[in-house]
Amino acid sequence: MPTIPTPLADLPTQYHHAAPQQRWYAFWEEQGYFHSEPDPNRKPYSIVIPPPNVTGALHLGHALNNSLQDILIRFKRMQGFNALWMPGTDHAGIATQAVVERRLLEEEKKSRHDLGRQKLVERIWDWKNEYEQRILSQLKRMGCSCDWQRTRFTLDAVCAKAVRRTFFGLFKEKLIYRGKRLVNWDTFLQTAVSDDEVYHEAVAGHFWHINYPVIDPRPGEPTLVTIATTRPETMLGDTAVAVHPNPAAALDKAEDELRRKLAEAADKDRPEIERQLAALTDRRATVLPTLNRLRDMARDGRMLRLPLLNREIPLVADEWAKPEMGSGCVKITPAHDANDYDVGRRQNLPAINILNPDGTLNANAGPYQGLTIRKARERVVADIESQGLLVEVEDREIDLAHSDRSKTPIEPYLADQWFVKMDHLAQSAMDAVADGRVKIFPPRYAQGYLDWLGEKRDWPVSRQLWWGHRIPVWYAATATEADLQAAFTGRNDVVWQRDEENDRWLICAQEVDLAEDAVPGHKLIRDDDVLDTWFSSALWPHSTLGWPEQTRELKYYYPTSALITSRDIITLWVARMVLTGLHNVGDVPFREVFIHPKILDGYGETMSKSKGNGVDPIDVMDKFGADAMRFALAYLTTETQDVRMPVEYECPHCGKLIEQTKKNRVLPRVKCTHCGQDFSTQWAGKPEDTALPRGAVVSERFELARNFCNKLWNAARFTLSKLDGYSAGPVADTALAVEDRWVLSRLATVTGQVTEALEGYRFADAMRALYEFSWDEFCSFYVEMVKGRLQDPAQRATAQRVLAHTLDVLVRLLHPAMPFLTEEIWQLLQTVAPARGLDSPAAAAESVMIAAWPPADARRRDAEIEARFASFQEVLRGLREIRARQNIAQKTPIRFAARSSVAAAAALAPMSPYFELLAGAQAVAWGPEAAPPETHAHVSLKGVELYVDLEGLIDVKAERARLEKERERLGQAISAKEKKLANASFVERAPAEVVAKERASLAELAGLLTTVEAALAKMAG
RNA sequence: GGGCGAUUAGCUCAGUUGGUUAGAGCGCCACGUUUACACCGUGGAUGUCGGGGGUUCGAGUCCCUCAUCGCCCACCA
Repeated sequence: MPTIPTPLADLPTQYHHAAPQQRWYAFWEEQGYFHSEPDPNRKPYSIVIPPPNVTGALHLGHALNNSLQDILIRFKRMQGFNALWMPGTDHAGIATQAVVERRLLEEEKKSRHDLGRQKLVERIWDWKNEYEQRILSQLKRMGCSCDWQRTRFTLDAVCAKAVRRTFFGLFKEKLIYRGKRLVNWDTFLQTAVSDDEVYHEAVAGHFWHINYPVIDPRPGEPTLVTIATTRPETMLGDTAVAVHPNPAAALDKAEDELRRKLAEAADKDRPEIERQLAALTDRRATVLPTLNRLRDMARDGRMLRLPLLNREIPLVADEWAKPEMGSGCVKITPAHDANDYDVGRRQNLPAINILNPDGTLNANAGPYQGLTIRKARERVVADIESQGLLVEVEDREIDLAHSDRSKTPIEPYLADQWFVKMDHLAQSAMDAVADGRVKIFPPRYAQGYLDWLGEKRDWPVSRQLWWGHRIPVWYAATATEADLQAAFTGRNDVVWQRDEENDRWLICAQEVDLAEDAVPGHKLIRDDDVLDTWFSSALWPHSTLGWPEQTRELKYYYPTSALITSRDIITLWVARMVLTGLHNVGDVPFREVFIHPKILDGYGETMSKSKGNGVDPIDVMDKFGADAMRFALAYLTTETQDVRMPVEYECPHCGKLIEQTKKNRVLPRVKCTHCGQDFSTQWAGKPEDTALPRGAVVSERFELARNFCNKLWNAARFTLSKLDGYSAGPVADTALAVEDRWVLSRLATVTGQVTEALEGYRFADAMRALYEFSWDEFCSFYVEMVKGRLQDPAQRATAQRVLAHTLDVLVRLLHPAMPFLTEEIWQLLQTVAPARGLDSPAAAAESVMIAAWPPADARRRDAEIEARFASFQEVLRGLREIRARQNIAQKTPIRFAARSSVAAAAALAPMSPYFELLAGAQAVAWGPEAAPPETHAHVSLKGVELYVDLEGLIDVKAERARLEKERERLGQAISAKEKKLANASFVERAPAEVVAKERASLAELAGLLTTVEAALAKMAG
């Protein structure tokens, strides 16, 4: 047990977060509180962490994600569940390799090929070790109660076994296959990337119109066919030119579409549409006859001569050619364009690949072989022009696909890839959400999940990378099936399939790698590729629990209870976990999915490394503390709003804040606008920059939570200081003072609210309830009111017990969100009040982390006392308001009369001592007969007319100003209500009680106006 | 092009099933060191609830529409 500061009297007036954070995290770990073992006698609650990528350190988005998970885990643990939070990291294949390769290039001017596969992978492991360490320590700093003994990595032996088993199973069932597909090729990283790793960016480009000659044109036929392209170099791979099979009909259709748009269009859009319509009409005269001729020629099987390479290519009729676009004819390059690829399949055209993996042109490009795409484009255009075949060049903005990882343009590229057949797998995952076995919160996110899976597009899983799970397939080019049968006889861990296209066998091994000579007399060659990173992530919920072994963990914790993640990976990750879970384990991976908001910067943009607007949670925790960060993030987690977080640099020299702008957020060093000195940022890389002191990135949005921590700290400090001579003992209901009954009632209500909110993933609601109760009720009222009784020997013991108990419960409610502060308070409380409770006090748990979650004690709920307090608080506010507007000093006692119903007076009169305690105000009269003092200030409250005696105190001017304002306000309210009540339809149609309420309200307002006017008249007189 | 979400005080955001005079924190103004807390206390000012239309006795809340912003999906020779 760590030592805590003594004596209590020396506790600082401000909460210092650093020491408790260190002290208690170590304590929890030593006590083994984070560790969970299967226990059939207890109910499990489990969460697997979305494994952070080892590409870099965590940012605020991760902090949010993990804060929420820790809140749930701690909450459930306190509720008595056997809670497991499974931690780990993701190898993040392409992302990590790209980072390491980029650094290699920058620092050593080497490519991965200079290093070789093994060396590069070693480098990446080094990187991984460094960043995994950093990530895990960030999580620990945050207070995450992960079961570190179970930490996994998607590339470790346990996960690898699951990957191999899954691949083997899918291969055996023929759900995984090898095929030629047009993929998004990253020529820089030399790998295929998935659609999800591609982004589009508009770049300036051109639209070239080029003539292809017709071979042996007949009289009257066009001798040239014009095509238009944004990528002239790809003509080297053309295998046809297409024209629409029915150009006239296609034009009609296009025109109908335009007219429909015109009818719906806003005025400002009309001219453009009308212009397009005119152009279309024009086309019927100019282009249509030609297109019709070309269509006929296509049907005749006529050929064109592909310029530059002089290859004969057919003219084909295909609907892909849009008569309303370009020249109406389109070149077809099946190997380098997704649409052309489809046309090629429909028209039985060959696909000619003209690219090498590195983006240079290959032998199929003839004289252009060896050129880069860019160079080839220039040469092709120049050559076309010199042959007189270039018709026109237009400037055009092109939406070009880029690789997310290398930021270089993507080339559509025909390559052999491995695919997972999604048909049944996708359907099973759709069913699981549709029938509620997996519930998604908020529910609207289910739609995107279902839509995406509904397309059932096969999943390309191979990546031409070195960092990842290598595909467990060996090629046998020379062996016969008989050879394989002979070699693998009696083994059920090896299966094979025929690859007809390449004339070889594909051999998949379940667990053990195959040796080169595993088939005697033949050489086996292993597939070079690795699997898509999401392949291993998809197995995460069951692979981390030991699948394929039927471990105790798998049986006990699976399906896990909840998955907490952000919306951008619902399809990439969540959907795939569901389908692999169902396929491998036979059950869903988790019962509930909570999708949390995204953290945006001050410009409303998502935080990302590439934009430079990421915030390191360590900066935030250094400045505000882990508890404040966690509480703030949870407080901001509402159901629909993303979290907008304007950030500032904190100058390490002068401590002032400098707004982070789009400009300065990517700089390695920034000059302070206040003191003029430079400081470094997260982008600092060069020695001269890193030598500078670092400017932390912070946001004032954490101040609310930091202040809240401090408020709680001081409430605890106060409580501790008043617990001298505390003794535990049962407190009878009859011994409770009004404020005790009130605070216990409120506490019970809030406990219920917080519990319900957390169960429903309504984090912001839970945090708000706690914030408001702690600050506005516990601190502002209960603590203030109990002060008197703590001085009174007769009442002190009870007051202490209730106070200690209330703090105890509050601290437990706050613990999931603020683990460190609550533990610090808990342990301090242990030193003076080790046994707590009202009905049957008992020794408190040795740590708040393992204390029981408080029950929402219905017996303590007391509507009468809560109503009385509401009224009391209102009168108090009235008294303070009069004090403020009359400029009466705090220490000057005042006297007041309160005119109200007998019932209201009966409720309020017993509160008299508290008016003296909290407002320095003495009540002189209560009830219907209470008379206003001769000179007074007045305020009207709900059901109470409050008169403060101003004998010798009055500030006439202030009072008159205030009364005049009040008169105006009342006048407006009254006339609005009179109008409403004069409205016959309101009186007839609205429910009688609503009308009655309005009438009563009007009467009351009229009464108030009379009083105000009387007071004014008196003053005038 | 299809879908989802947002638009409420200077800023960042709450606002239950439609029902008196729309809230919080920060910031702002005034007062205050009242014995836990100035990271505090007390009081105050600040709103065409994005625009327009509709349903309703009654709309921040429901419907339609427009605008702006963000995100997802598809497509762009």
